[in-house]
Amino acid sequence: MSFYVTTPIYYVNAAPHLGHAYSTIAADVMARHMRQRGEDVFFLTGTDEHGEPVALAAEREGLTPQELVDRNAPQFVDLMPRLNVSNDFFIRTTDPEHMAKAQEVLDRIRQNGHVYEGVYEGWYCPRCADFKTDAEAGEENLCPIHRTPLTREKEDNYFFRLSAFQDDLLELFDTRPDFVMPRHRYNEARSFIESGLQDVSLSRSTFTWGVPVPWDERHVFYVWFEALLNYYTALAYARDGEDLTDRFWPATYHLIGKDILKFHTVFWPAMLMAAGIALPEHVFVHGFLLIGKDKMGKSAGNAIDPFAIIDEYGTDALRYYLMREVSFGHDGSVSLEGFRARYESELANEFGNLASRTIAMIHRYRDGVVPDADLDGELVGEIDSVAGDISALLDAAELTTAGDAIWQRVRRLNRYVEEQAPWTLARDAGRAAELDAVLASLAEGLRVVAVVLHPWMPQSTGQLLDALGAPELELDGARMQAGRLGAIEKLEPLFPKRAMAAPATT
RNA sequence: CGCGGGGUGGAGCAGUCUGGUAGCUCGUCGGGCUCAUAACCCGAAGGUCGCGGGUUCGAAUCCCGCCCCCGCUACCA
Repeated sequence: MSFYVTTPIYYVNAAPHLGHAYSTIAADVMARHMRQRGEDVFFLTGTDEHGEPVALAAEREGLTPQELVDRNAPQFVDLMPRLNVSNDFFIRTTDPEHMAKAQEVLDRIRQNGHVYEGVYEGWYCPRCADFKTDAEAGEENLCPIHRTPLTREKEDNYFFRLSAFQDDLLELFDTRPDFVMPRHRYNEARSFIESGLQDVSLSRSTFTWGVPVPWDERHVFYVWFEALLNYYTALAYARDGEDLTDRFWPATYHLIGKDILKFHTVFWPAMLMAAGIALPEHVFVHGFLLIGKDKMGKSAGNAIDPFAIIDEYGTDALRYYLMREVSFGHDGSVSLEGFRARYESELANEFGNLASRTIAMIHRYRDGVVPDADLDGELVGEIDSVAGDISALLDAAELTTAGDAIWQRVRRLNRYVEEQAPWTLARDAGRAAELDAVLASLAEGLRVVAVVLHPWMPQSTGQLLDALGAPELELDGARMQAGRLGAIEKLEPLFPKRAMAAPATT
């Protein structure tokens, strides 16, 4: 089966921050997991580079828009290896292939009769660089934020006949209740559709930084419509000489943040319907990371610098923390204190130390060779179920619950050590067979946990599996097998404790 | 105004769709162990599940009303 997962494409105007890392890591966990299951996986991320904000920023800096995006996009390209993200392609919407393909699709929408010429008119606040609704403008036509007068702007536009798709969209939502996930986002999108859809601008004519409208050179496409198409156009040219569209389209999961819900759950399916292209299977909407109780913004955004955490604690620790701390699909708070707490207790004390104590005992009691002994039946049952459990959960993008399921097994293994007390068995030569069974069971349990945890923490689990002499990652192999392991290597602590620095204040 | 989400032991959360002894992590207190990164394990204290009413043998979970917090209500992305 093919599995195609996408992140939003990131707008190049701002530098990468924790929010970008979050979306991307989530997609990576899903992609890596599916590869472990032997699925045919394609994982796309990239940058959104057109639109007025880029044009204005370039002007301010005395650059051409192309120069600006060429300067900023590499920050996002470089983010991927730093996060140890396994994307199969990185699309930039300034790629000529994307632009050509987007033009083709949008022209098809026009040919299908869903585009017309009109005038967009609205109240505009120059300081917000944003249009305001009549309700926001009020009777005095003041900007609700700046309390300054709004100007009446008119612009010749091509319009997309979104209103014509209202019934089709409702039917989509009726027929496919898992089109938008989780459920509360489905409700939100649906109620927006039910409240009545207006036609939307498809093009802009007041600036030129965008994909030219092929049938009217005075216009460029409104950036959203062109940008959304990246999910589709990328497949056509991501591999030289090979069009992957038939192989991976429709996408299995679009992962997005709640801020762009409307575009992905209303505009995007309508566009695809208009173009006669199959619809993605799921749009999964995750929440926002909050810094303490505040929304992550320019000021708060610096409170947690993903790169500083990576430099001090490693990429895996950041990946693990973000996926574990915030219930996937909801908003959640993150903090440096919270990060350190989880790093210490879960990564160092529970998982890292489980690896240390297991490997140390095998060296101490059995010269570093895992005994070929029958495994503890009860433990086998509890550990072997993990692969099936997380498969089912990740099929539904339940990343947090899947992490919980794995961690239950980590804790189970630590409990198993206490229950069996290998150090006691080791003092009695007559109980050597029991000790063999315990050590073999522990080692296998550790291996299985490392395999299923690999999508979250590819680097450290890879290191652990190498030390165990069993680097294979297939999920089918994530069950306990007697005699699977032999001589194993010693291992430095996977998550060494750090001296507690004074909490960074903001 | 309308729509959506949230309000669960000291903190942070899960559970609510598919009613059935209220669960997890952290923190606190007490105990055990010594293989291990002074890590690990066990036990205890602690909750009228926002408020009021209803349905039911039984409600955190379903229905009605209300209070508080957050978001959305469309063309910056």
